Amino acid sequence: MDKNFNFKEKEEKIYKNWEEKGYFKPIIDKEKKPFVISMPPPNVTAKLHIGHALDDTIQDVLIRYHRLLKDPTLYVPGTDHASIATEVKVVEKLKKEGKTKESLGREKFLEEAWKWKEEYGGQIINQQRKLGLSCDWERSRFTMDEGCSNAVLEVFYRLYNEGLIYKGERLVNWCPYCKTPISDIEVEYEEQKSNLWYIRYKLEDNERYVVVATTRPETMLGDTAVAVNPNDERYKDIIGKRVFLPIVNKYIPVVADRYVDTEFGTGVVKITPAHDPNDFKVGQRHNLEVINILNEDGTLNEKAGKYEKMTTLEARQKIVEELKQINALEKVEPHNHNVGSCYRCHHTIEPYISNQWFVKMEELAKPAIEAVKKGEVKFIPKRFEKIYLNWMENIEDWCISRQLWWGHRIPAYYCGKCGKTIVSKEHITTCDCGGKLTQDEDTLDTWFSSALWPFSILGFPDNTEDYNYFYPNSVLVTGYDIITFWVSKMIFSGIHYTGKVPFENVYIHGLVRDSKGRKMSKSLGNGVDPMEVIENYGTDALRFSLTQNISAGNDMRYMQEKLESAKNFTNKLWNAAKFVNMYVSDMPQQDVEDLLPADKWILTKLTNLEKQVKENLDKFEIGVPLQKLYDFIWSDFCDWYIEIVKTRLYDKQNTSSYSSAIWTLNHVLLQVIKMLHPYMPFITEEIYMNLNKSKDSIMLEEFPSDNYNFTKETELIELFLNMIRQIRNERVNAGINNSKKVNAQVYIKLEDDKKIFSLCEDCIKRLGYLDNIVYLESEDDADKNYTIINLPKLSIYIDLFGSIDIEKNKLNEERNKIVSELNRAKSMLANEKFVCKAPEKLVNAEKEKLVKYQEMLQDIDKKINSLR
RNA sequence: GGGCGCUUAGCUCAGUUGGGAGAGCAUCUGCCUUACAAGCAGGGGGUCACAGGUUCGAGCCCUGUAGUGCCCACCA
Repeated sequence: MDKNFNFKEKEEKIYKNWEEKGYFKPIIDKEKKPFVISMPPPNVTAKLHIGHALDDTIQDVLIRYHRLLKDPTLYVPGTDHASIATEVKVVEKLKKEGKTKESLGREKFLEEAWKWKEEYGGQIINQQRKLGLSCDWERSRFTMDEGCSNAVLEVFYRLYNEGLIYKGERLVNWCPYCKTPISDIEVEYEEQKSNLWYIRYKLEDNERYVVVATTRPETMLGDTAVAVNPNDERYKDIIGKRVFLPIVNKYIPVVADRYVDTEFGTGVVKITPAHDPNDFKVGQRHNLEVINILNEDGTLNEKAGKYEKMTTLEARQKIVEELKQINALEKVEPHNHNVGSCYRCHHTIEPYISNQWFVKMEELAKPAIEAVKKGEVKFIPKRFEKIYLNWMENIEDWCISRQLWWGHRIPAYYCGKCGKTIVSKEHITTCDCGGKLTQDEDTLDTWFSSALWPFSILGFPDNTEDYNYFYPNSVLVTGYDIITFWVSKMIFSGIHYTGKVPFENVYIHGLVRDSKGRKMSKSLGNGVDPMEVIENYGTDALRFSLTQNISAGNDMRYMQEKLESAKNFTNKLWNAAKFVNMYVSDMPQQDVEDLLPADKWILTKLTNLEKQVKENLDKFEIGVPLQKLYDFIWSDFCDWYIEIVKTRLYDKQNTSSYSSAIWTLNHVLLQVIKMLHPYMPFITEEIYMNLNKSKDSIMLEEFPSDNYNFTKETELIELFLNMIRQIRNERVNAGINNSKKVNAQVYIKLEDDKKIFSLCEDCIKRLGYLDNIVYLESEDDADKNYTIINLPKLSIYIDLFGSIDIEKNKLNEERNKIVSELNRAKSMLANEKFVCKAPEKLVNAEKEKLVKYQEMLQDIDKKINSLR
């Protein structure tokens, strides 16, 4: 084997081999339940970031694990057309070339967008391969490919005929820059310093006036009422009367509505139905006129009279000035309020009245709520159910039309002659009445197609084999930031269109933050490119650092040190494999009964580990099993087992001891790399191939399920390890150089233990750096200058060359520890409640400790006395 | 305003049915011992945010407080 694992050279080769051999494709077995994950499709516009790497790695760990369990396993990759994000990018690109979207026209623009998609989509797929993802590339999908587009048409058609899609005038979040509405969740709020302007509105019938407070004086041009709370004593008498709207110079009614908060401002609110969501609702309740004063680009329109063509901010200044002049401005107070901006372009969002397509949500949401409450879809961790339910229970109709070109064009056609609206799955040009049809110019919200992802990629709406066999998915893996955007939409879509939940589990992971805990963002420039990491540390190290000790739902920090640690681990594993490989050429058959205690010990620990790792992974715990594997490999296997068996390996004459060591080394390593394979696919494959030159791939192996349970030997070896630790401890305490050997005398109480001790005498010598070992007949024969190490069954006296004197303080420290332990045991046993109520096992353990510590105290006293 | 997290060693974080506080990194000491110095052996370092409660027993369960972060709502 090579000196180090050359990941740069090997990873690509290994991946290519897997792909060529078709190992990523599912092995379909109709008798078995498949394990299926649909990869959340990344946007075609972007490069993969570290968050994708985390998301995908978790998925691949689960996929590879289930493949080892021999489940029919399918991992479907794909990309999302990301309508608004992509369109913005393409428009920017055109702008650089001095062109605009409009100058190109729809068709040419879409050609540009497809070119963009081909270029970036290809990049992403290569990056996913570098991550080692074991997806079935032949089933790879794109949200705008033919199949997914058919699914979109089908669903739109069905919903329309069910009366669940309608077109109507509604207030939407309008981005004046993108010139399209965006959904509520796509609006980002941030607090801005502003003012509260108090404006006087005169009552019609006398000289009294009411004062309204507003943060947006310019919207008064669209006011169609003022509102007060019906229970507000101050204003009861003016309800139903009219007030004079300054500047606009007209009368508007005073209405009573519970929405008005009597505590805030003056208790009187101006109502602008066209430019405020709450006002819109008030307007609907009171049948108020809706006056839109804005153009699509956010400037004021002709309804604003002399303020036409100004931006809202310019108009605001002018209007405030004018109000001052006509003495209608009572006062101005500083006031902070939240302003919404577009999540894409960060321009301020305007509530804007427009004619859009909507999905009626109430009926769709109900079963989606039920499914989660009944546990048909389980969130991991469970607390995210609340976020989902809260969102679903307060859901508003979903605006699905976007004034964009890149995306699924709405399949609605309008007849120029009879005015009919026809929704059709086929592209049609002529109406029944003979009139010419024109298709709706708008496209659908990106999420409309990604909501169908778990089944559209499997062939829905056609009754394909894939769809019948692989749907629903087993688990969806995604971040908590996307639950309301996407997860919720897939759940109600799946239930409504397929009659089944789209996936049984939703695994929610946290976000990857930078080393200071900040969110990664372009503006901060603190993003991490996973490809760069792979270049420097290798894919396995990246995957390891992303999954080690993570817990579901919690954020994690990206830190260089984690990668260093991961790299060290790969090196450790590689070297252990290299060591095993030196002896593996003559791999023997092995009778379990011939194994030595140390072999049985590590095999028992291995069995234990296998059970735990399986248990964890079955519960979708990703971080814990990796940590356990790390500990086992580094501490148990490398630090102890390999060290213990070295003496046996150097003594080839003793064939039984030699061959059982080799067999065990080989077996344990093999089982361990199988378990580690889902996390670190490349290095485990390379080790596997070195270990089994005749075999094909670790991917064809089965998840290990040993059943070794040698309790007695395990206890014995633990005892042995303790002894070595104590010997080492004594040496260090005495300040003895590690490589320097010292003499030892051993007294063993029990005959059986003598045999065992002599069996591993060489090993004890080697690990404890002991030279001569002299066996004593009686404890009293021990040389008084020797240090005593006490263990339950044997005492060891080590000659530390008179260093005992130096150790006087150390002994006293030790004595104190023993005394405190003794006291603790005593007080536990003196506690009646404990003795009566605690499990017998624990009480007995305390009793044993009491005896043990009493003995230890005597011994240490003896030792201390001998120093005097 | 409502909801949800987090607070454990100097730093980053585990701690899964309540049963003697853990890892990595950092630090200190001694070692280039024939798989590995990207390593080995050993050490120091913690009132598990605080205050109550339940329990024989609480980092873990309950109540409250403080700090901190996120999500939802948006009072004009």
